[in-house]
Amino acid sequence: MTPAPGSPGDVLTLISAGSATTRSDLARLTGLARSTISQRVDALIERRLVEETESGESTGGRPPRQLRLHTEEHAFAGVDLGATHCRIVLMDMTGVVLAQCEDPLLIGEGPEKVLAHVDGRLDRLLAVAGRPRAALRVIGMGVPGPVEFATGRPNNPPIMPGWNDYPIPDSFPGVAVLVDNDVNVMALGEHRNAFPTARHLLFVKVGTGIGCGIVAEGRLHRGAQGSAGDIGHIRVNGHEESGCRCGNSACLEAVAGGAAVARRLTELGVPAETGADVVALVQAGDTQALRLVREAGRLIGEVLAGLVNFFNPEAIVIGGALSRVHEHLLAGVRETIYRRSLPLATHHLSIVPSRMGVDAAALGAGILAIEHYLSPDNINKIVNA
Amino acid sequence: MTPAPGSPGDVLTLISAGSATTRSDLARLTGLARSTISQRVDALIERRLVEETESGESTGGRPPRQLRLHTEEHAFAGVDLGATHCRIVLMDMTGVVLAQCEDPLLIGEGPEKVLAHVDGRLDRLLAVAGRPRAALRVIGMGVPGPVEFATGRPNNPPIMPGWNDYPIPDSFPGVAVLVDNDVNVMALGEHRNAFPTARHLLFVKVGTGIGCGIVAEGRLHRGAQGSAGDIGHIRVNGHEESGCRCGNSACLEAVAGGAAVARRLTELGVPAETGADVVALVQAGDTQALRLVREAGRLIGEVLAGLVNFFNPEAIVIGGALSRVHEHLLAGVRETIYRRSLPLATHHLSIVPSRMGVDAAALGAGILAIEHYLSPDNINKIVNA
DNA sequence: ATACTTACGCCGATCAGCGAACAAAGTCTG
DNA sequence: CAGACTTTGTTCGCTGATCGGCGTAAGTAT
Repeated sequence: MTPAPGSPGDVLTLISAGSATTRSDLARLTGLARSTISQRVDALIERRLVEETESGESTGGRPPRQLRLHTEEHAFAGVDLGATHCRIVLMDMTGVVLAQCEDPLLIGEGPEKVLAHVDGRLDRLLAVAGRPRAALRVIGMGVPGPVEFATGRPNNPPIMPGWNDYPIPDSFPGVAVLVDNDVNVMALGEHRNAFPTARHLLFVKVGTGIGCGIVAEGRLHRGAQGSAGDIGHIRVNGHEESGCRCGNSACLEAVAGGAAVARRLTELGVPAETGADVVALVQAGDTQALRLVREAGRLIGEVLAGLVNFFNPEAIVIGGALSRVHEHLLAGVRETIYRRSLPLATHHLSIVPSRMGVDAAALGAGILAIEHYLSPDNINKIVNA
Repeated sequence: MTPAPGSPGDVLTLISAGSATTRSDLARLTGLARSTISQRVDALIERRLVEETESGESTGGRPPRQLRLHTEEHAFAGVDLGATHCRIVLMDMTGVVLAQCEDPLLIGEGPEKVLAHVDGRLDRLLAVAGRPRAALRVIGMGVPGPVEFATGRPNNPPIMPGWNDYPIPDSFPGVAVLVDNDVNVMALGEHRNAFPTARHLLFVKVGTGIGCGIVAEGRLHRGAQGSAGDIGHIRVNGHEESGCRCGNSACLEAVAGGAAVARRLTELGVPAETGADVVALVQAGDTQALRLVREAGRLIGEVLAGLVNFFNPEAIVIGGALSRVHEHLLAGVRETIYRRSLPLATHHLSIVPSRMGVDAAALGAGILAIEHYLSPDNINKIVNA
């Protein structure tokens, strides 16, 4: 059932969102009596979820005691597992990064090895941050493939051999583990950081492949099988000659993904293998690379133009490796979207590069973890326990 | 704020959904004490929202008194305004149709005339159903264009001259009026009738134009500007020669809409003007028409294949005028979707024709009205008043 | 008939939340 | 600088909603 309004969870939500910093604020916002609020806040303080800081500015009367999240005794991890890397951030309850790390790590080594590595790194990060292992409340994890979110099991992931149906949360006993597609957590992070008030947002990751995270009504849309946002295999005009690893041809990913752009560059006599190579060439001023990136942007924009008509988002954020040369990519994207989408849908549409850089997925995964822990339902459970 | 669990509104929701038919059921489902449930039910009965019927079957003890919605004193209207017609259904609180009507009506006559017509028809339908005007609680209305749902004002509708920004609800003082795009209300109706348990559903209307209603998490997704679902102007492969009224070319609507198919038939020497003509030709066994409808299905399927990857729905329902020959249309749609979408997304996907026929929009609009009235928030307001 | 089961109303006990009164801690003013 | 004023926060008795036990109603099984 939905939590009652004014429950401890609601009160904490207001504090964590920054909507209220004092008991008086809370009383005003919730409509509850000041005495009731005091009770609620006391309970939250007793559970070490909230703390009082030195008094704030007086507005003519007694200065209010400021409230804020009690960050010391809680920690949250955001884990970004890529095909060849592992990034982890350790956060406090407010989303501040306490420690982070990054290693090369082949996801193809299989879940046992990879998750053991993660577990070791978590211990190290906790030590660096000076928190006991017990302080780690929730782990959020982004993986490069579809996941059944409710159970944390990868669902026939194409580039994660050995991971199919593997129950990832079981490898971290005693901690809640939320596993999601990497693009989804990036979308979440970008929404919370850059467009917290937008109701509907798309995050497009342009790396080796192309994927999309969907935020609808402020929450992640994962679809019926958790495969929503898989736009890399949408067909684009022309390009029937480009075969895709999925078996079809003319897939967006096969013509505009980092690997595809690299291959085309190679064909033109400019050797490149990966999206990173392409980025390097563009940054070095290679005009062929620049042209192809912009052309990739146009192709991506063509697909996005359709999705803008369909989904009518407020913002589109472009991230991923290729977005490091986002000026050129975005130019192509914008050009096509504004040409092919309906004016009503594009009028108030922001199309912007990602703000979060390479740590986007890890940060988003951490936010996923924190939001789970601070959700009113969970807080009420903790307080009533 | 969210209503408290076990509130009168929650109780009524359980009764109206058929989850509970007795006080004992309610106590079990809500977890509230039997005495509390009795109070709640009494309040609902007093407000004429619920009634008791003759006792039900005993299961070994005293037979429970059955509860059901008190239908006599409430009525709801679903209005379907099309380009050239007006259909209205009058419903009771459970969605049973009490009376209905259908007239030719040109929406281009402007809001005053059209809405006055609707108002007159409502009086007549209420008379037929033997209910006073005061029994009419909410009017749901579907119109052929984008609407700002919160205010009930059409938003630059292309085929509703004179309606832009017109405050439709003001024309029905004393009654709540909910105005939405016609495709949205059709999607809602189809979801509630045919796929009530599906979380995500797409409804595609193939008429003169092509539009799509989106149900996400069981609720309508309207997008940031209320223009979500406008898939008629998504680009399809080839067909650059087909200009569209929107100014672009190769729009789905311009190659696979009813008007487009009719035009192509005419070019082939088979005279046809509208989608209805096309339907008649197919039903008469014209092979050219049949081929073109199937081809239109393939083109629509191509766009839907991309949307299936993106949105990952559980069901796609095809409706609209052309769906009267749905065998042929659906064949083309299915063919393309299964070829171009990802297996994970299509594995549990149902692609089916609309069940609701020509009254789909009116019925959906009525359901929109009823659900608004029976929403926990609204019921709590009524009971506490 | 009698025991048993289930349904439901009544009523005292309980508890969450309210608001008035009070205490605390500052600013403003003569 | 003292006292009035303002705002914050706590204490505590009050109220009203909810609970759960008991009695009664209304059936079935033996």
